[in-house]
Amino acid sequence: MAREGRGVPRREREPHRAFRRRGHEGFERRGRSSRCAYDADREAEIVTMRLRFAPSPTGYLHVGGARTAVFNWLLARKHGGVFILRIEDTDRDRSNEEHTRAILDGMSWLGIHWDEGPHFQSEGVERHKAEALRLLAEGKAYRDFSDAEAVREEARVRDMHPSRVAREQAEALGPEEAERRAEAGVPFAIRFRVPDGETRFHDLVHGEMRFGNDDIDDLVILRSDRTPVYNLAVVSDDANMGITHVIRGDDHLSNTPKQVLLYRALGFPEPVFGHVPLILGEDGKRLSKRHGATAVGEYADEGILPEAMINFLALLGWSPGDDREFMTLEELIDAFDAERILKKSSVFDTEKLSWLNGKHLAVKPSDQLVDHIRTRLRGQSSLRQELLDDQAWMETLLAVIKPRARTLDELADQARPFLLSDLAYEEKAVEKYWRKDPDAALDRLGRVAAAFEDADWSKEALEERLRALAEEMGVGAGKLIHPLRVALTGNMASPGIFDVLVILGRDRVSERIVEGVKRIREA
RNA sequence: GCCCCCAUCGUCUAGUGGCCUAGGAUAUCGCCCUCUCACGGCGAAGACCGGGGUUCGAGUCCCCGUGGGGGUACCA
Repeated sequence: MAREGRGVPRREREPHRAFRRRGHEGFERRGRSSRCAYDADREAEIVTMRLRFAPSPTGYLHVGGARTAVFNWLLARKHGGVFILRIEDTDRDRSNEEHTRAILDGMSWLGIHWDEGPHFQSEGVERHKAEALRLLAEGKAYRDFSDAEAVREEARVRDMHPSRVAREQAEALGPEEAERRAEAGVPFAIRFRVPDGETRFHDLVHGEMRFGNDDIDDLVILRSDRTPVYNLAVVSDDANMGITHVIRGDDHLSNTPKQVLLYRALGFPEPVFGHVPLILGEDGKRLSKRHGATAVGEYADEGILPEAMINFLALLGWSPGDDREFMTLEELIDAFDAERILKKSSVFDTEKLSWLNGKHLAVKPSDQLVDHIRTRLRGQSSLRQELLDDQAWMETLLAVIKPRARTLDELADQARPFLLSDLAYEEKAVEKYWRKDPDAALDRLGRVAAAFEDADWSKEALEERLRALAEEMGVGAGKLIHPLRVALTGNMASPGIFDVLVILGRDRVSERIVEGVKRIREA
């Protein structure tokens, strides 16, 4: 059974069929009434695409969920649809306000704005319950008085589905007896009676899907404590919200036939389904905490830009079809196409995320980066805080260090030497450029300082002076630059030395050279 | 166990029967640029899971196997 999903050529999938479906209530109609009856009818069939992201509040927004959200959102933006956020909070133990807050924060950080919601699954329990009761009244579901444990055991012994054992027992009981027990207050669960035959549905990414109903359990839709079960709740909520496209993780694929059956039994129009592959860790296993950071918030903390995260997430299981990888939001929205979503799960590669982030960082205007760096460096006592407030200076600094950083964290790290009130010297640098030949270092530092004395403090003028000095001394410019770099930054590596000079300014340069000279003498 | 999904360089991917001697990106390595580190440029290495079919021709279609993932709850 269900072999059909395989090998259905992509072109034959009909992804956007749901643009022309009728029957959803409460939809925005794109057309308005027209004098031409024929056209009006046709217009009325075209409904707005309505998508939702429905995470359960587990404490944070993980990257897999975020990717699903990105796909939904991109699709909504592309087609002028509505993107809805719904929190699946019916599992009381795992849900609380704080967890919900974390999801909302993650979404906000990404910049994925929802058009409706957040709605909460728990808001619909009365409706869910009513729908379960309705199915019972219509004979499409039955009361199950059995003991779950005992049923499972018998099913194991007789090698059959537990739910079929439950069904057997319910049938043996008979409707009158069931009614009598219910009246008497004996607790029961309500199970949906799966009809014979097979269940088919269309999936945006997998194509035509078929499941033999023999393999589908009579699922409980209302627990004996009168609370609804997930599979009923989603169907009820999605139908109630007029969802046209259910784009969600692959892990729901096997549950979908149950839901389809529920849609039909309840008389609700079916949405188009699209099951996107899961994201795996570097070892090919399902992404989990032991793979390191799995929450988008952790990447935010490390200094990943939201636009880079969206770009990266969009490229996991999808590609525009050409060689583009670095893409802006607009480009993503324009290029996104559900038909090109892959079936294969992909590995979350943080290296590539960093690279992409570097690209986004490089094109990000420096003035937009200043605040990020300020918040990262603010309050550090070793840093001259007043420099952080000098907007123009900060922008110059960031423009220079930006191309050599991949994350905001790195950017902040590279900014530190320029803000330090007392420079920290890297041991390796001191050893290599000062200690090896202290006399030469002293001499060179002294001459450089003298050459800069009355120089015009511009990149060009300083470079001219330094190179002229090197020429005069008959040494390579590097011989002067390296010890100078250690004196100015304390490090082996830094931006181009003339940029460093300009950023530091005449006074701090001479201060640092004096300090350097002092240190070399002391050593 | 049963049901379902998936399978191209380490990783992300292009590929819809001949354009594939399998393309791009990342990571790795080398060279260039150069005051260092990055950036950038150039180059190297690196893949169609295995076996059967179908076809004049298969990475592409079919079957089997293997591997990975998911589901199978009175979890979501």
